[in-house]
Amino acid sequence: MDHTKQQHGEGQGPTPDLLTTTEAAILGLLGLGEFSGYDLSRNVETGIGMFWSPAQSGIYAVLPRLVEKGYATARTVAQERRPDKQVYRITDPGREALRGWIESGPPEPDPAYNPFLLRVYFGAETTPDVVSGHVEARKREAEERIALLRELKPALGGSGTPASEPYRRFVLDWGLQYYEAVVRWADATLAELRELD
Amino acid sequence: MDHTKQQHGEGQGPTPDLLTTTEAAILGLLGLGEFSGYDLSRNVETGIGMFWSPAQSGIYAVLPRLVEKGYATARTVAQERRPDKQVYRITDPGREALRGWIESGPPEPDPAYNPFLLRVYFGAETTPDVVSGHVEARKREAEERIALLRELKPALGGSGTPASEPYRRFVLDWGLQYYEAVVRWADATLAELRELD
DNA sequence: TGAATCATGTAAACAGTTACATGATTGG
DNA sequence: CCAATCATGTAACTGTTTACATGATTCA
Repeated sequence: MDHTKQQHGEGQGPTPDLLTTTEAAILGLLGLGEFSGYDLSRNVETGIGMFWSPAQSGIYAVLPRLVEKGYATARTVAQERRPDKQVYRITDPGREALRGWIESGPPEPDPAYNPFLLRVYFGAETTPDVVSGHVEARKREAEERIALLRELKPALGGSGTPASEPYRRFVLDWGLQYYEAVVRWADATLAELRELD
Repeated sequence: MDHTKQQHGEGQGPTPDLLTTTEAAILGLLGLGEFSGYDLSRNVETGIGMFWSPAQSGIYAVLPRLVEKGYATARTVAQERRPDKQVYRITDPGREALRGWIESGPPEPDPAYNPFLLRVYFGAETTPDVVSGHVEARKREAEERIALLRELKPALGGSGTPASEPYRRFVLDWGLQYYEAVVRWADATLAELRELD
């Protein structure tokens, strides 16, 4: 399911030419401000990277396409101590397209792409300690993510707080719930794996 | 990241020519018995489909490739009331390749592909009720999955039970933990969305 | 009669990746 | 001096998908 036309599980929306996921992701970020390709590739790493991380070259490929479609405008910014850069801004039609993409709910359930679980599923082909190693690595990753998310959370403001950023906080909370579930599962699974000798 | 060369987050393993995820998935299933392409496409839907579901045409494309590599053998089975079929069986080199793939842990963290979360993240571009609709749909899906998984669980046997299938049960438990986390998150998020008017 | 199931494949498109190329500036 | 950062892109590849094609049999 490496997702190709795939859109990774994105079905045909009602609109004839819906955005690709990467286009939507970039447009969404441009909805928050004016960015260069380089800015975006930084932003992706620390922002939406948890659930969508296009390659740098993919970002640069998408930007002129958005301009061509009228969804964004480009502006050259001359810099003294740095190479000149192109900064992009979303247009009204772009906002409309983005809204259309958001509203077109994904018909498909969930990512349905998880090679890690595939490895566990076929774990009988190896020794329990190999599977344990994978599960432990997963647990460590989850714990790191949880620590990071807990750090970031205060910046998004609690519910009711003045400068509350609800939607981004929702996603952050999803991450917390998810990774906490991973840790619980990993602990239970590791215990059972130990019993398997 | 629609996964293309992508291998969706599968890095280069140590082995020069590692299996693709679909090859590994099919080989893994062949490790459990002898199947035709048609059998496999059924099996995928109900079995590993939760985390890997190649297109039917992809399955048929992979099978001869596995034979060519010496990882599987094909045998024609004549049928009276049904078209003849080719059934495939894993070979010893195939088992080795599969084990190699399982042991080559995925260097990348997690699926990092979730258009649903992307929609939530940019939810400020729409109205709260649109986002609520998406979240509710997600919650319903999760509840259906939970019900299904609970039905399937007894068949895999509890820990200690004689006919216990531990690895498949681990994956099933992962699903339960995951979807229960989704439900909790959805409830909390829906409550907050209602406060947003 | 016709829809569903069994059974297998081909052809074309595609979204996104990796690898590579280039070059100036900053900072240790 | 050299590594890292800023900054942008091209070329080639690829794993997988969608759409299509074919045909027999079962069952309502």
